[in-house]
Amino acid sequence: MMLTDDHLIQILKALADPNRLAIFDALMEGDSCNCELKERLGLAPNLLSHHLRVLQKTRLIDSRKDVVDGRWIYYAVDREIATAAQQQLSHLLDPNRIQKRAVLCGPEGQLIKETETAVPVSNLK
Amino acid sequence: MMLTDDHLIQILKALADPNRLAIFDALMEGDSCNCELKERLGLAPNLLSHHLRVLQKTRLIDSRKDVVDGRWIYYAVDREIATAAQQQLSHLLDPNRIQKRAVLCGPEGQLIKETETAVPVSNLK
DNA sequence: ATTATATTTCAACAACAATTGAAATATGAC
DNA sequence: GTCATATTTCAATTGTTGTTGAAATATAAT
Repeated sequence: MMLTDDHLIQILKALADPNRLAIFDALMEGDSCNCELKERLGLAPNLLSHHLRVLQKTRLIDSRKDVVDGRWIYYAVDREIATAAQQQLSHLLDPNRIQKRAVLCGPEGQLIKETETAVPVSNLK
Repeated sequence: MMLTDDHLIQILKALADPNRLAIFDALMEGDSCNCELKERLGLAPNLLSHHLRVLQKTRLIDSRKDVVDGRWIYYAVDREIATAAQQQLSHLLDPNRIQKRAVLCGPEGQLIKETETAVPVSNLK
């Protein structure tokens, strides 16, 4: 699965908040219901609701109601989206992608270009 | 190398902007000087400067002046920070960390608990 | 010194986002 | 029905941030 750039940025933004990062991490570790999160993170219920909605908009997590008592809601990480985000961020930050030398457009680059052409030429004879 | 949570959030925030994401990606691909970035991304020089500073504050990138002409500045991705960020985000989003079943604190969870204890007991005799 | 170029700083604005407290909704228990 | 509980919505406030244009700085060429 491939995320659009917009979607990836949405996900980065969602995770770039201390409370939401903690919420997401708690859900990865298996916490699930609002009351657990409330207790663990010490957030006001409406604030928790707000952050959970932001995370849900990115589809990083989804939710369902308790079958017996619909007042309880359980949250869970969406495996597919998390996997896609992991892969694309891994690629984005992959140190093997870093180019050793880049084109230098200033005079320093001009010097190097001259050196590069000069050396092989002198080696020819 | 291990990044603090604060540092990781700083990095997430820095990348959670379309312009900065594009800048960072360009630098990964080997672009380096301000003029290249300006041409490639079509950003005003002061805006480019602003975003580059945000990225530098996270230490995801660093900069140096052209040896010959100090007016030119070359930017490059910091391999160590990029690697650390890659690793920690990979872990954060690792789908293998997702717990299959979580504790359910509502009545649905109570039902399951009763079932779980009931089954082994009946197996004993 | 004067001029030109690359980059940064500054001030201002607009848009957005986190937090808070109060009210509203939804569901279930009695 | 009435009451209690879990969650959401709303309004208001506050703080942050991306963008813009103008001015300032730094460095080099003439």
